[in-house]
Amino acid sequence: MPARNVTAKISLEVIKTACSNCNLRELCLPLGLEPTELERLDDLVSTRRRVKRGEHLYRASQPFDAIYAIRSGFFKTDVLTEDGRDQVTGFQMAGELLGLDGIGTEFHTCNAVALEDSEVCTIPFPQLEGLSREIHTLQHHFHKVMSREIVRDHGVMMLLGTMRAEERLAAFLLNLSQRFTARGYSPAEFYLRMTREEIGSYLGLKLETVSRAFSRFQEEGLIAVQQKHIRILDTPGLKRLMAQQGR
Amino acid sequence: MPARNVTAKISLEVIKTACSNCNLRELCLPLGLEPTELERLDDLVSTRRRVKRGEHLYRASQPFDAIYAIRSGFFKTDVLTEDGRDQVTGFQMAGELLGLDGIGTEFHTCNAVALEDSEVCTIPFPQLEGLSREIHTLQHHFHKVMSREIVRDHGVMMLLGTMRAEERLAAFLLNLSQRFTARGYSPAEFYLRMTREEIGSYLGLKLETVSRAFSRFQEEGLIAVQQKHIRILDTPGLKRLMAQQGR
DNA sequence: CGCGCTGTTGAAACTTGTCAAAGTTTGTGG
DNA sequence: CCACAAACTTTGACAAGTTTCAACAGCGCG
Repeated sequence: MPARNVTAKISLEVIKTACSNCNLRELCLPLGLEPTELERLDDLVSTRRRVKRGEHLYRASQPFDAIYAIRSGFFKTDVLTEDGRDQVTGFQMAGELLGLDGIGTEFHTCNAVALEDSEVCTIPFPQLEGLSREIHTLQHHFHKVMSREIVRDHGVMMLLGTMRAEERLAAFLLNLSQRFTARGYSPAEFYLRMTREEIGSYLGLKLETVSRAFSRFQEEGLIAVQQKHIRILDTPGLKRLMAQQGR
Repeated sequence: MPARNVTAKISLEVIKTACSNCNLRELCLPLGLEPTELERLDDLVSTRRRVKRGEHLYRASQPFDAIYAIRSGFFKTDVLTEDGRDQVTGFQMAGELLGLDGIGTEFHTCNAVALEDSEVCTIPFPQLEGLSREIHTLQHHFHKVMSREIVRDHGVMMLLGTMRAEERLAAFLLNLSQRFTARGYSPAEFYLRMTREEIGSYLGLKLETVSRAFSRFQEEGLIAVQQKHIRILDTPGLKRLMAQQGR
Protein backbone atom coordinates (compact mmCIF):
# COMPACT_ATOMS: atom_id res chain seq x y z
CA MET A 1 0.00 0.00 0.00
CA PRO A 2 2.50 2.62 -0.90
CA ALA A 3 -0.20 4.66 -2.55
CA ARG A 4 -2.06 4.92 0.70
CA ASN A 5 1.01 6.17 2.48
CA VAL A 6 1.48 8.92 -0.02
CA THR A 7 -2.07 10.09 0.39
CA ALA A 8 -1.71 10.16 4.15
CA LYS A 9 1.45 12.15 3.87
CA ILE A 10 -0.13 14.70 1.59
CA SER A 11 -3.12 15.24 3.78
CA LEU A 12 -0.88 15.66 6.79
CA GLU A 13 1.05 18.31 4.97
CA VAL A 14 -2.12 20.08 4.07
CA ILE A 15 -3.39 20.36 7.60
CA LYS A 16 -0.03 21.34 8.97
CA THR A 17 -0.34 24.98 9.83
CA ALA A 18 2.82 26.36 8.43
CA CYS A 19 4.04 29.30 6.44
CA SER A 20 5.51 26.85 3.92
CA ASN A 21 2.11 25.93 2.61
CA CYS A 22 0.18 29.06 3.46
CA ASN A 23 -1.26 30.70 0.40
CA LEU A 24 -0.64 34.09 1.93
CA ARG A 25 3.10 33.67 2.08
CA GLU A 26 3.64 36.09 -0.77
CA LEU A 27 1.73 38.81 1.07
CA CYS A 28 2.85 38.10 4.57
CA LEU A 29 6.06 37.90 6.55
CA PRO A 30 7.68 34.95 4.71
CA LEU A 31 8.04 36.82 1.44
CA GLY A 32 11.30 36.08 -0.28
CA LEU A 33 12.51 33.32 2.02
CA GLU A 34 14.23 30.16 0.80
CA PRO A 35 12.52 26.83 1.57
CA THR A 36 15.02 25.98 4.30
CA GLU A 37 14.53 29.39 5.88
CA LEU A 38 10.78 29.01 5.62
CA GLU A 39 10.96 25.86 7.69
CA ARG A 40 12.72 27.70 10.46
CA LEU A 41 10.00 30.31 10.43
CA ASP A 42 7.44 27.51 10.58
CA ASP A 43 8.88 26.34 13.87
CA LEU A 44 8.42 29.79 15.26
CA VAL A 45 4.89 30.36 14.04
CA SER A 46 3.49 27.22 15.57
CA THR A 47 0.56 28.68 17.45
CA ARG A 48 -2.62 29.70 15.75
CA ARG A 49 -5.51 31.35 17.43
CA ARG A 50 -9.13 31.77 16.53
CA VAL A 51 -10.79 35.06 17.32
CA LYS A 52 -14.56 35.28 17.08
CA ARG A 53 -16.34 38.29 15.66
CA GLY A 54 -16.40 41.01 18.28
CA GLU A 55 -13.62 39.51 20.37
CA HIS A 56 -10.35 41.25 21.13
CA LEU A 57 -7.09 39.80 19.87
CA TYR A 58 -5.35 42.10 22.32
CA ARG A 59 -6.15 45.23 24.26
CA ALA A 60 -4.26 48.43 24.92
CA SER A 61 -2.04 48.17 28.02
CA GLN A 62 -1.72 44.39 27.81
CA PRO A 63 1.90 43.26 27.81
CA PHE A 64 3.35 42.82 24.36
CA ASP A 65 5.10 39.59 23.53
CA ALA A 66 4.09 38.66 20.03
CA ILE A 67 2.94 40.04 16.74
CA TYR A 68 0.16 38.39 14.76
CA ALA A 69 -0.28 37.55 11.11
CA ILE A 70 -3.87 37.42 9.97
CA ARG A 71 -4.56 34.10 8.31
CA SER A 72 -8.20 34.72 7.65
CA GLY A 73 -10.74 37.26 8.69
CA PHE A 74 -10.86 40.98 9.27
CA PHE A 75 -9.80 43.23 12.13
CA LYS A 76 -9.90 46.82 13.25
CA THR A 77 -7.46 48.54 15.56
CA ASP A 78 -8.50 51.48 17.67
CA VAL A 79 -7.03 53.83 20.23
CA LEU A 80 -8.86 55.20 23.24
CA THR A 81 -7.65 58.21 25.23
CA GLU A 82 -8.31 58.96 28.91
CA ASP A 83 -10.62 61.76 27.91
CA GLY A 84 -12.82 59.32 26.05
CA ARG A 85 -11.80 59.93 22.46
CA ASP A 86 -11.90 56.91 20.25
CA GLN A 87 -10.25 56.57 16.87
CA VAL A 88 -10.07 53.60 14.56
CA THR A 89 -6.47 53.57 13.32
CA GLY A 90 -6.84 50.86 10.72
CA PHE A 91 -8.63 47.89 9.22
CA GLN A 92 -6.53 44.79 8.63
CA MET A 93 -7.13 41.81 6.41
CA ALA A 94 -5.51 38.46 5.64
CA GLY A 95 -1.75 38.55 5.25
CA GLU A 96 -1.32 41.74 7.26
CA LEU A 97 0.46 42.02 10.59
CA LEU A 98 -1.03 43.17 13.88
CA GLY A 99 0.71 44.28 17.04
CA LEU A 100 3.65 46.30 15.74
CA ASP A 101 2.55 49.17 17.98
CA GLY A 102 3.52 47.20 21.08
CA ILE A 103 7.24 46.83 20.39
CA GLY A 104 8.16 50.33 21.47
CA THR A 105 6.65 50.26 24.93
CA GLU A 106 6.45 46.52 25.65
CA PHE A 107 2.70 47.12 25.96
CA HIS A 108 0.06 47.22 23.33
CA THR A 109 -1.04 50.75 22.63
CA CYS A 110 -4.26 49.96 20.82
CA ASN A 111 -7.05 47.41 20.73
CA ALA A 112 -7.36 44.81 17.99
CA VAL A 113 -10.91 43.56 17.48
CA ALA A 114 -12.08 40.91 15.02
CA LEU A 115 -14.83 42.20 12.72
CA GLU A 116 -15.60 38.66 11.58
CA ASP A 117 -14.57 35.22 12.78
CA SER A 118 -10.86 35.19 12.18
CA GLU A 119 -7.71 33.23 12.59
CA VAL A 120 -4.24 34.57 13.34
CA CYS A 121 -0.75 33.12 13.55
CA THR A 122 1.09 34.09 16.70
CA ILE A 123 4.71 35.13 16.16
CA PRO A 124 6.55 35.45 19.47
CA PHE A 125 8.54 38.62 19.10
CA PRO A 126 11.80 37.77 20.87
CA GLN A 127 12.06 34.67 18.73
CA LEU A 128 11.33 36.65 15.59
CA GLU A 129 14.17 38.99 16.49
CA GLY A 130 16.38 35.99 17.08
CA LEU A 131 15.60 34.43 13.74
CA SER A 132 15.93 37.70 11.88
CA ARG A 133 19.45 38.04 13.31
CA GLU A 134 20.20 34.85 11.44
CA ILE A 135 18.15 35.28 8.30
CA HIS A 136 19.04 38.51 6.59
CA THR A 137 16.10 38.31 4.20
CA LEU A 138 13.66 37.96 7.05
CA GLN A 139 15.21 40.86 8.90
CA HIS A 140 15.06 43.12 5.89
CA HIS A 141 11.53 42.14 5.02
CA PHE A 142 10.37 42.78 8.56
CA HIS A 143 11.92 46.24 8.43
CA LYS A 144 10.13 46.85 5.17
CA VAL A 145 6.81 45.86 6.68
CA MET A 146 7.27 48.27 9.58
CA SER A 147 8.38 51.04 7.27
CA ARG A 148 5.35 50.53 5.05
CA GLU A 149 3.15 50.80 8.08
CA ILE A 150 4.65 54.23 8.72
CA VAL A 151 4.05 55.23 5.12
CA ARG A 152 0.50 53.95 5.31
CA ASP A 153 -0.06 56.10 8.38
CA HIS A 154 1.25 59.11 6.46
CA GLY A 155 -1.40 58.37 3.87
CA VAL A 156 -4.08 58.41 6.53
CA MET A 157 -2.71 61.67 7.89
CA MET A 158 -2.94 63.12 4.40
CA LEU A 159 -6.51 61.90 4.12
CA LEU A 160 -7.53 63.32 7.49
CA GLY A 161 -5.61 66.53 7.05
CA THR A 162 -6.47 67.57 3.52
CA MET A 163 -9.54 65.75 2.20
CA ARG A 164 -13.19 66.53 2.56
CA ALA A 165 -15.79 63.93 3.49
CA GLU A 166 -16.57 62.51 0.06
CA GLU A 167 -12.94 62.46 -0.96
CA ARG A 168 -12.09 60.51 2.17
CA LEU A 169 -14.77 57.93 1.55
CA ALA A 170 -13.72 57.55 -2.09
CA ALA A 171 -10.12 57.02 -1.00
CA PHE A 172 -11.28 54.49 1.55
CA LEU A 173 -13.30 52.48 -0.95
CA LEU A 174 -10.53 52.50 -3.54
CA ASN A 175 -8.05 51.36 -0.92
CA LEU A 176 -10.27 48.47 0.13
CA SER A 177 -10.88 47.54 -3.48
CA GLN A 178 -7.17 47.45 -4.18
CA ARG A 179 -6.45 45.30 -1.15
CA PHE A 180 -9.22 42.86 -1.97
CA THR A 181 -7.84 42.61 -5.48
CA ALA A 182 -4.37 41.77 -4.15
CA ARG A 183 -6.00 38.86 -2.29
CA GLY A 184 -7.76 37.52 -5.34
CA TYR A 185 -11.21 38.92 -4.64
CA SER A 186 -13.30 41.10 -6.86
CA PRO A 187 -12.10 44.70 -7.05
CA ALA A 188 -15.62 45.92 -7.66
CA GLU A 189 -17.82 44.02 -5.28
CA PHE A 190 -17.37 43.34 -1.58
CA TYR A 191 -18.94 43.32 1.83
CA LEU A 192 -17.91 45.88 4.35
CA ARG A 193 -17.13 44.25 7.65
CA MET A 194 -17.39 47.43 9.63
CA THR A 195 -20.25 49.74 10.58
CA ARG A 196 -20.76 53.27 9.32
CA GLU A 197 -19.63 54.47 12.70
CA GLU A 198 -16.34 52.57 12.45
CA ILE A 199 -15.76 53.91 8.95
CA GLY A 200 -16.51 57.37 10.28
CA SER A 201 -14.12 56.99 13.16
CA TYR A 202 -11.38 55.90 10.78
CA LEU A 203 -12.08 58.77 8.40
CA GLY A 204 -12.56 61.42 11.06
CA LEU A 205 -16.25 61.81 10.23
CA LYS A 206 -19.57 61.23 11.96
CA LEU A 207 -21.55 58.20 10.90
CA GLU A 208 -24.31 60.38 9.44
CA THR A 209 -21.78 62.06 7.18
CA VAL A 210 -20.53 58.66 6.00
CA SER A 211 -24.07 57.56 5.33
CA ARG A 212 -24.84 60.70 3.36
CA ALA A 213 -21.69 60.30 1.31
CA PHE A 214 -22.68 56.72 0.45
CA SER A 215 -26.10 57.93 -0.64
CA ARG A 216 -24.57 60.67 -2.73
CA PHE A 217 -22.20 58.23 -4.47
CA GLN A 218 -25.15 56.04 -5.23
CA GLU A 219 -27.20 58.93 -6.65
CA GLU A 220 -24.28 59.82 -8.87
CA GLY A 221 -23.95 56.27 -10.11
CA LEU A 222 -20.48 55.77 -8.71
CA ILE A 223 -21.39 52.82 -6.54
CA ALA A 224 -24.34 50.61 -5.62
CA VAL A 225 -24.83 50.31 -1.88
CA GLN A 226 -27.05 47.92 -0.07
CA GLN A 227 -26.17 48.09 3.57
CA LYS A 228 -22.76 46.50 3.83
CA HIS A 229 -22.70 45.24 0.27
CA ILE A 230 -20.80 47.55 -2.06
CA ARG A 231 -20.48 47.44 -5.81
CA ILE A 232 -18.14 49.92 -7.40
CA LEU A 233 -19.60 51.02 -10.72
CA ASP A 234 -17.23 53.78 -11.72
CA THR A 235 -13.69 53.46 -10.42
CA PRO A 236 -12.32 56.32 -12.55
CA GLY A 237 -15.15 58.48 -11.28
CA LEU A 238 -14.20 57.74 -7.71
CA LYS A 239 -10.58 58.51 -8.46
CA ARG A 240 -11.51 61.80 -10.05
CA LEU A 241 -13.65 62.69 -7.07
CA MET A 242 -10.82 61.84 -4.73
CA ALA A 243 -8.39 64.11 -6.54
CA GLN A 244 -10.92 66.92 -6.71
CA GLN A 245 -9.02 68.96 -4.20
CA GLY A 246 -10.82 69.77 -1.01
CA ARG A 247 -10.41 72.42 1.59
CA MET B 1 56.22 65.12 27.90
CA PRO B 2 53.69 62.53 28.74
CA ALA B 3 51.31 65.20 29.95
CA ARG B 4 51.23 66.83 26.57
CA ASN B 5 50.40 63.55 24.89
CA VAL B 6 47.45 63.05 27.17
CA THR B 7 46.08 66.47 26.35
CA ALA B 8 46.42 65.85 22.66
CA LYS B 9 44.61 62.57 23.01
CA ILE B 10 41.76 64.12 24.90
CA SER B 11 41.17 66.90 22.42
CA LEU B 12 41.23 64.43 19.58
CA GLU B 13 38.57 62.40 21.31
CA VAL B 14 36.49 65.49 21.79
CA ILE B 15 36.44 66.49 18.16
CA LYS B 16 35.88 62.98 16.96
CA THR B 17 32.33 62.88 15.80
CA ALA B 18 31.14 59.75 17.40
CA CYS B 19 28.13 58.37 19.18
CA SER B 20 30.42 57.52 22.12
CA ASN B 21 30.75 61.13 23.08
CA CYS B 22 27.53 62.52 21.67
CA ASN B 23 25.37 64.05 24.34
CA LEU B 24 22.29 62.81 22.56
CA ARG B 25 23.20 59.16 22.90
CA GLU B 26 20.53 58.60 25.53
CA LEU B 27 17.84 59.92 23.20
CA CYS B 28 19.10 58.53 19.96
CA LEU B 29 19.93 55.19 18.42
CA PRO B 30 22.82 54.20 20.73
CA LEU B 31 20.62 53.94 23.81
CA GLY B 32 21.56 51.01 25.99
CA LEU B 33 24.69 49.96 24.13
CA GLU B 34 27.88 48.82 25.90
CA PRO B 35 31.03 50.88 25.28
CA THR B 36 32.50 48.24 22.98
CA GLU B 37 29.28 48.09 21.01
CA LEU B 38 29.17 51.86 20.83
CA GLU B 39 32.54 51.90 19.16
CA ARG B 40 31.29 49.61 16.45
CA LEU B 41 28.37 51.95 15.86
CA ASP B 42 30.84 54.84 15.69
CA ASP B 43 32.57 53.22 12.75
CA LEU B 44 29.27 53.06 10.96
CA VAL B 45 28.12 56.60 11.66
CA SER B 46 31.23 58.23 10.31
CA THR B 47 29.64 60.71 7.95
CA ARG B 48 28.03 63.87 9.11
CA ARG B 49 26.24 66.32 6.95
CA ARG B 50 25.26 69.94 7.36
CA VAL B 51 21.90 71.04 6.02
CA LYS B 52 21.18 74.73 5.78
CA ARG B 53 17.82 76.23 6.64
CA GLY B 54 15.43 75.61 3.76
CA GLU B 55 17.55 72.87 2.20
CA HIS B 56 16.34 69.33 1.66
CA LEU B 57 18.02 66.46 3.46
CA TYR B 58 16.26 64.18 1.02
CA ARG B 59 13.32 64.31 -1.33
CA ALA B 60 10.48 61.93 -2.09
CA SER B 61 11.41 59.46 -4.86
CA GLN B 62 15.14 59.69 -4.21
CA PRO B 63 16.72 56.28 -3.65
CA PHE B 64 16.90 55.29 -0.03
CA ASP B 65 20.19 54.10 1.36
CA ALA B 66 20.58 55.60 4.81
CA ILE B 67 18.68 56.89 7.76
CA TYR B 68 19.71 60.06 9.53
CA ALA B 69 20.04 61.00 13.17
CA ILE B 70 19.59 64.68 13.87
CA ARG B 71 22.57 65.98 15.78
CA SER B 72 21.41 69.56 15.92
CA GLY B 73 18.70 71.61 14.30
CA PHE B 74 15.11 71.15 13.34
CA PHE B 75 13.36 69.48 10.40
CA LYS B 76 9.95 68.97 8.91
CA THR B 77 8.85 66.06 6.75
CA ASP B 78 6.07 66.45 4.23
CA VAL B 79 4.26 64.42 1.63
CA LEU B 80 3.03 65.71 -1.72
CA THR B 81 0.47 63.90 -3.84
CA GLU B 82 0.10 64.04 -7.61
CA ASP B 83 -3.07 66.04 -7.22
CA GLY B 84 -1.16 68.74 -5.40
CA ARG B 85 -2.07 68.02 -1.81
CA ASP B 86 0.62 68.77 0.68
CA GLN B 87 0.74 67.55 4.25
CA VAL B 88 3.41 68.04 6.87
CA THR B 89 3.74 64.65 8.54
CA GLY B 90 6.04 65.65 11.36
CA PHE B 91 8.56 67.99 12.92
CA GLN B 92 11.81 66.42 14.09
CA MET B 93 14.42 67.65 16.51
CA ALA B 94 17.83 66.61 17.85
CA GLY B 95 18.16 62.93 18.67
CA GLU B 96 15.33 61.86 16.40
CA LEU B 97 15.67 59.72 13.29
CA LEU B 98 14.74 60.67 9.76
CA GLY B 99 14.23 58.47 6.74
CA LEU B 100 12.46 55.42 8.15
CA ASP B 101 9.76 55.87 5.51
CA GLY B 102 12.20 54.86 2.80
CA ILE B 103 12.96 51.34 3.95
CA GLY B 104 9.76 49.81 2.61
CA THR B 105 10.06 50.95 -0.98
CA GLU B 106 13.81 51.60 -1.31
CA PHE B 107 12.79 55.15 -2.14
CA HIS B 108 12.04 58.03 0.12
CA THR B 109 8.32 58.70 0.29
CA CYS B 110 8.47 62.16 1.79
CA ASN B 111 10.64 65.27 1.81
CA ALA B 112 12.81 66.23 4.75
CA VAL B 113 13.54 69.94 4.96
CA ALA B 114 15.70 71.75 7.52
CA LEU B 115 13.81 74.53 9.30
CA GLU B 116 17.06 75.87 10.70
CA ASP B 117 20.73 75.22 10.01
CA SER B 118 21.14 71.62 11.08
CA GLU B 119 23.53 68.75 11.26
CA VAL B 120 22.75 65.08 10.82
CA CYS B 121 24.64 61.81 11.18
CA THR B 122 24.29 59.53 8.19
CA ILE B 123 23.65 55.89 9.05
CA PRO B 124 23.96 53.67 5.98
CA PHE B 125 21.04 51.32 6.26
CA PRO B 126 22.51 48.04 4.98
CA GLN B 127 25.34 48.43 7.46
CA LEU B 128 22.92 49.22 10.26
CA GLU B 129 21.08 46.01 9.48
CA GLY B 130 24.37 44.17 9.48
CA LEU B 131 25.40 45.53 12.83
CA SER B 132 22.01 44.94 14.38
CA ARG B 133 22.27 41.29 13.36
CA GLU B 134 25.28 41.16 15.64
CA ILE B 135 24.23 43.46 18.44
CA HIS B 136 20.94 42.32 19.90
CA THR B 137 20.49 45.51 21.93
CA LEU B 138 20.88 47.67 18.84
CA GLN B 139 18.45 45.52 16.90
CA HIS B 140 15.83 45.70 19.60
CA HIS B 141 16.25 49.40 20.13
CA PHE B 142 15.89 50.08 16.44
CA HIS B 143 12.67 48.09 16.38
CA LYS B 144 11.44 50.11 19.32
CA VAL B 145 12.18 53.35 17.53
CA MET B 146 10.22 52.24 14.47
CA SER B 147 7.34 51.03 16.59
CA ARG B 148 7.21 54.32 18.46
CA GLU B 149 7.04 56.11 15.17
CA ILE B 150 3.93 54.10 14.36
CA VAL B 151 2.42 54.93 17.74
CA ARG B 152 3.26 58.59 17.25
CA ASP B 153 1.45 58.51 13.92
CA HIS B 154 -1.58 57.01 15.65
CA GLY B 155 -1.50 59.98 17.99
CA VAL B 156 -1.56 62.35 15.03
CA MET B 157 -4.42 60.40 13.49
CA MET B 158 -6.32 60.79 16.76
CA LEU B 159 -5.58 64.49 16.73
CA LEU B 160 -6.70 64.95 13.13
CA GLY B 161 -9.70 62.68 13.47
CA THR B 162 -11.24 63.74 16.75
CA MET B 163 -10.00 67.16 17.85
CA ARG B 164 -11.18 70.61 16.97
CA ALA B 165 -8.83 73.41 16.01
CA GLU B 166 -7.93 74.75 19.46
CA GLU B 167 -7.55 71.29 20.91
CA ARG B 168 -5.14 70.40 18.12
CA LEU B 169 -3.02 73.47 18.69
CA ALA B 170 -2.96 72.87 22.45
CA ALA B 171 -1.85 69.28 21.87
CA PHE B 172 0.81 70.50 19.47
CA LEU B 173 2.24 73.05 21.91
CA LEU B 174 2.25 70.59 24.79
CA ASN B 175 4.01 68.03 22.63
CA LEU B 176 6.70 70.50 21.62
CA SER B 177 7.11 71.63 25.21
CA GLN B 178 7.59 68.06 26.37
CA ARG B 179 10.16 67.32 23.69
CA PHE B 180 12.11 70.48 24.41
CA THR B 181 12.11 69.53 28.08
CA ALA B 182 13.52 66.09 27.27
CA ARG B 183 16.41 67.90 25.57
CA GLY B 184 17.14 70.15 28.50
CA TYR B 185 15.43 73.27 27.21
CA SER B 186 12.74 75.26 28.93
CA PRO B 187 9.32 73.60 28.88
CA ALA B 188 7.61 76.97 28.91
CA GLU B 189 9.50 79.15 26.49
CA PHE B 190 10.65 78.39 22.97
CA TYR B 191 10.88 79.58 19.42
CA LEU B 192 8.78 77.93 16.78
CA ARG B 193 10.89 77.03 13.81
CA MET B 194 7.94 76.64 11.48
CA THR B 195 5.43 79.04 9.95
CA ARG B 196 1.72 79.18 10.76
CA GLU B 197 1.11 77.53 7.44
CA GLU B 198 3.36 74.59 8.30
CA ILE B 199 1.70 74.20 11.69
CA GLY B 200 -1.64 74.31 9.93
CA SER B 201 -0.61 71.71 7.41
CA TYR B 202 0.53 69.41 10.19
CA LEU B 203 -2.67 69.95 12.17
CA GLY B 204 -5.01 69.77 9.20
CA LEU B 205 -6.01 73.43 9.51
CA LYS B 206 -5.64 76.59 7.46
CA LEU B 207 -3.04 79.07 8.58
CA GLU B 208 -5.71 81.61 9.48
CA THR B 209 -7.32 79.15 11.84
CA VAL B 210 -3.96 78.53 13.51
CA SER B 211 -3.39 82.25 13.85
CA ARG B 212 -6.83 82.77 15.38
CA ALA B 213 -6.27 79.96 17.84
CA PHE B 214 -2.98 81.52 18.92
CA SER B 215 -4.73 84.83 19.45
CA ARG B 216 -7.49 83.17 21.43
CA PHE B 217 -4.98 81.37 23.67
CA GLN B 218 -3.29 84.66 24.29
CA GLU B 219 -6.56 86.43 25.14
CA GLU B 220 -7.33 83.69 27.62
CA GLY B 221 -3.94 83.99 29.25
CA LEU B 222 -2.84 80.48 28.33
CA ILE B 223 0.21 81.57 26.38
CA ALA B 224 2.12 84.68 25.34
CA VAL B 225 2.80 84.81 21.62
CA GLN B 226 5.10 87.13 19.81
CA GLN B 227 5.49 85.86 16.30
CA LYS B 228 7.50 82.68 16.65
CA HIS B 229 8.33 83.20 20.29
CA ILE B 230 6.02 81.25 22.59
CA ARG B 231 5.72 81.35 26.34
CA ILE B 232 3.37 78.86 27.93
CA LEU B 233 1.72 80.51 30.91
CA ASP B 234 -0.84 77.90 31.91
CA THR B 235 0.08 74.32 31.09
CA PRO B 236 -2.81 72.79 33.07
CA GLY B 237 -5.16 75.13 31.26
CA LEU B 238 -3.88 73.92 27.90
CA LYS B 239 -4.26 70.33 29.03
CA ARG B 240 -7.81 70.97 30.13
CA LEU B 241 -8.61 72.62 26.83
CA MET B 242 -7.12 69.69 24.95
CA ALA B 243 -9.28 67.20 26.80
CA GLN B 244 -12.37 69.31 26.36
CA GLN B 245 -13.86 66.92 23.87
CA GLY B 246 -14.51 68.22 20.43
CA ARG B 247 -16.68 67.12 17.58
C1' DC C 1 14.79 101.26 3.01
C1' DG C 2 11.50 98.89 0.65
C1' DC C 3 9.74 94.61 -0.96
C1' DG C 4 8.12 90.25 0.10
C1' DC C 5 6.97 86.91 3.16
C1' DT C 6 4.49 85.98 7.31
C1' DG C 7 1.01 86.88 10.43
C1' DT C 8 -3.49 88.98 12.04
C1' DT C 9 -8.28 90.03 11.78
C1' DG C 10 -13.08 90.47 9.83
C1' DA C 11 -17.22 88.93 7.31
C1' DA C 12 -19.47 85.64 4.50
C1' DA C 13 -19.86 80.98 2.63
C1' DC C 14 -19.57 76.29 3.06
C1' DT C 15 -18.94 71.80 5.15
C1' DT C 16 -19.74 68.91 8.71
C1' DG C 17 -21.76 67.99 13.16
C1' DT C 18 -25.87 67.65 16.10
C1' DC C 19 -30.34 66.27 17.17
C1' DA C 20 -34.30 63.84 16.02
C1' DA C 21 -37.28 60.54 13.88
C1' DA C 22 -38.20 56.69 11.22
C1' DG C 23 -36.80 52.61 8.55
C1' DT C 24 -34.09 48.34 8.14
C1' DT C 25 -31.51 44.42 9.42
C1' DT C 26 -29.74 41.09 12.64
C1' DG C 27 -29.79 38.21 16.38
C1' DT C 28 -32.11 35.94 20.16
C1' DG C 29 -35.40 33.53 22.71
C1' DG C 30 -39.75 31.53 22.89
C1' DC D 1 -39.79 29.45 12.64
C1' DC D 2 -41.65 33.60 14.17
C1' DA D 3 -41.62 37.73 16.99
C1' DC D 4 -39.43 41.18 19.17
C1' DA D 5 -35.61 43.88 20.73
C1' DA D 6 -31.37 45.85 19.80
C1' DA D 7 -28.21 47.60 16.71
C1' DC D 8 -27.42 49.88 12.60
C1' DT D 9 -28.69 53.00 8.77
C1' DT D 10 -30.93 56.70 6.43
C1' DT D 11 -32.73 61.26 6.02
C1' DG D 12 -34.06 66.03 7.36
C1' DA D 13 -33.49 70.51 9.59
C1' DC D 14 -30.67 73.36 12.02
C1' DA D 15 -26.33 74.79 14.47
C1' DA D 16 -21.52 75.18 14.88
C1' DG D 17 -16.88 75.28 13.32
C1' DT D 18 -13.69 76.03 9.74
C1' DT D 19 -12.45 77.79 5.38
C1' DT D 20 -12.40 81.38 2.01
C1' DC D 21 -11.62 85.87 0.53
C1' DA D 22 -9.88 90.18 1.51
C1' DA D 23 -7.45 93.83 3.63
C1' DC D 24 -3.88 95.30 6.38
C1' DA D 25 0.16 95.16 9.67
C1' DG D 26 4.79 93.79 10.89
C1' DC D 27 9.19 91.83 10.52
C1' DG D 28 13.29 90.59 8.23
C1' DC D 29 16.24 90.14 4.46
C1' DG D 30 18.75 91.85 0.76
